[in-house]
Amino acid sequence: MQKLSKEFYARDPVLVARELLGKFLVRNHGGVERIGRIVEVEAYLGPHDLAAHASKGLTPRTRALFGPPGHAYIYLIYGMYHCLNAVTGNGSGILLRAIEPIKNIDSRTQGPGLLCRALDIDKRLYGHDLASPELYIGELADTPPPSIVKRPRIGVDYAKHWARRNLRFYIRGNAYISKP
DNA sequence: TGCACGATGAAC
DNA sequence: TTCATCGTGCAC
Repeated sequence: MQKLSKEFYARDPVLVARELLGKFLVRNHGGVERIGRIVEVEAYLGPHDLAAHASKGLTPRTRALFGPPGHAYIYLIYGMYHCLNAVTGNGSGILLRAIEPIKNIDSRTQGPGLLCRALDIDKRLYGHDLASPELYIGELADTPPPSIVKRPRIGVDYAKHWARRNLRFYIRGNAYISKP
């Protein structure tokens, strides 16, 4: 397993989002290594993207989002679920929405909240480097690119025309997509 | 200092 | 369609 480089993240968020599909999210916690294959993501383009948290500007909450690429932006939603993003620079980031269980995962992972619950991901990992032993994204050599479906993002109807853009990406036909 | 509301998930 | 549950951002 080769960890993704900082340069991988420091690119156009749409490109990074598409290329994160098929990569592996690895979580080491409590002496257990859990691995999931990323099958669904959403791109949030930065402060000008009305659906993005970055559109609120630099606040204590969004600090990591405006930090260096390749780190984790994690937030609590609806008072009960954590969501994990990979920062791609300048306030942009990729929301990881679903993973396919590969190793040591026995609970559901279809949706950003469930994904974080299954991997014990919470605010303790806020701003964490995504190339660290505790939490990282890696790839296997010679993996062919998956067939990708584009759809509008989920739960951002308030964001005017930004709600209609196809910034949600998932692996065609995968059984672990959160919503069709 | 208070308050409306989510980048959700589950039940009904 | 309704509800659980709380940090955040903004109004007052």
